[in-house]
Amino acid sequence: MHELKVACSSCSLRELCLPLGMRSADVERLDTLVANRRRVRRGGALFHVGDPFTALYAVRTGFFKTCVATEDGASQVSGFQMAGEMLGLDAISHDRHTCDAIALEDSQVCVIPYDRLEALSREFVELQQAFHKIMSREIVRDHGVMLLLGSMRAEERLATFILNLTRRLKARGFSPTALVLRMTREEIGSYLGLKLETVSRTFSKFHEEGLLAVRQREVRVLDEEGLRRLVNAPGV
Amino acid sequence: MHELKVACSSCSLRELCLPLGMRSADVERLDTLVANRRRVRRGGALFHVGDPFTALYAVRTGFFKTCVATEDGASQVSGFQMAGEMLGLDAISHDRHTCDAIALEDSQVCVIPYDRLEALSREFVELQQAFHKIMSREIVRDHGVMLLLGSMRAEERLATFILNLTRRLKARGFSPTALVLRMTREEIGSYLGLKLETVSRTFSKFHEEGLLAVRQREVRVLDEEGLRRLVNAPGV
DNA sequence: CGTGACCTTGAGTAGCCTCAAGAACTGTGG
DNA sequence: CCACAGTTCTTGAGGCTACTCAAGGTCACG
Repeated sequence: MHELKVACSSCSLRELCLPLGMRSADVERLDTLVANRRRVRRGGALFHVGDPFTALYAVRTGFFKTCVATEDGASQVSGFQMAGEMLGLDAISHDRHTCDAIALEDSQVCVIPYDRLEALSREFVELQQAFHKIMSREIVRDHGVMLLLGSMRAEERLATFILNLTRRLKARGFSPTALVLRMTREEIGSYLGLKLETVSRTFSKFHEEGLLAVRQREVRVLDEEGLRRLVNAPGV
Repeated sequence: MHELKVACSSCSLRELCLPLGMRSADVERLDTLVANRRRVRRGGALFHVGDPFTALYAVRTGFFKTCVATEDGASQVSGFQMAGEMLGLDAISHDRHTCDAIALEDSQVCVIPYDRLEALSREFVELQQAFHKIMSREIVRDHGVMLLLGSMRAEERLATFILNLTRRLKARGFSPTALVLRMTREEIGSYLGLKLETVSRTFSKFHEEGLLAVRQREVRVLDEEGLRRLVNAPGV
């Protein structure tokens, strides 16, 4: 649990993260908010279901998954988070975390003590607005996943997933065509409501059709338009 | 668009709605917040996708569904809201509504102008906290739906749905065993990621097995434990 | 009493899952 | 640097769940 000092005003993620839409002068007011950073090794947990809620986390570097559990012990991936994205919003409701957050590679997060966020956002309108937008955006994102799980077929789901990843990578200045998946086929399947074999088969199909070049976890997007057509195909 | 004056402090829903967990003295401070009520006739829309966002709504009486749309024009029910539940949280993110809210019976909502909510919650800690909890609770609810859509089979989905409805009705002082569905089989199916025929068949199956008494939209829960066993059944 | 919306039920099918075997890759210790 | 164990990925065969298409029944309402 290594801790480092950090400032939002000098952070390269300020366009994406909590300072969403703030002017530089405003961003400096956030510097008192982020207490410190915390490192999480690959495979390690940032928090578990049931842990008391004290802080939100913003991914600084690395990659996470969040998992929710059913009463009968089954578990499902509810999201993948990359740099600039927020973890722990679900915990505000009951003062305890309702999912596990697991690092899929060595990662660093900014620790945002929640009582401090509450206090500062009472006197700092821009922060209040940014925070509310982030919560709301999470709700919109979840509705998108519900749409995917409720009405798409396997190919549409995987195409949507890949396009979503590339869009987020692009926003962070990475190549939107060459990606290295941080998660297993099983984790992708869990997120998309599919079995790992179906994910694997669908990757192979996309490969055959010239939409993707797939070599284990390395994926290159060869035909973005083709993927997009798949997603927007009306019905069958 | 009939408008009526209203006060949270004299509202019977204050245990469930925005005054979540506040003391009576605090609740009175909310009375300046709710501008007015609005009536929505059965089948009418409270708001549509793309409408500018100005206010949140709390259901006072009646029943709503929210629908999100895919790019190719398909539509899916993303939730059902009853008295005391909030509508419009998704719109904060982009200043526009991202779903349609349709009344499934003649309904009344309390109109909560969002700028007023922001302003008041800056000087009123209890309101700030209640509002954040409501947003967070919506995120947790969505994760539950994702779990349902991603990993449950038709019977588990419908059993979960019925148990969820009865729990919410009970919290509002209604009978938890005799319910009248406000929505069609198609709307239930859309919400649960099933076709209407599958919903109908599953209702019939529950009827045969003595779990429910189903007569069109009237449903009586005969064996709540049995439904619960279905949901918690590990795996198959 | 007729019309339209909604619900039920049946028959056949498609898509995804299960089970299974083997290949490819990763990391570890010698 | 290599051998080996464990994990992850791929692919095939067969089965089951939920879907599609279709017909008829029920109900609300004008």
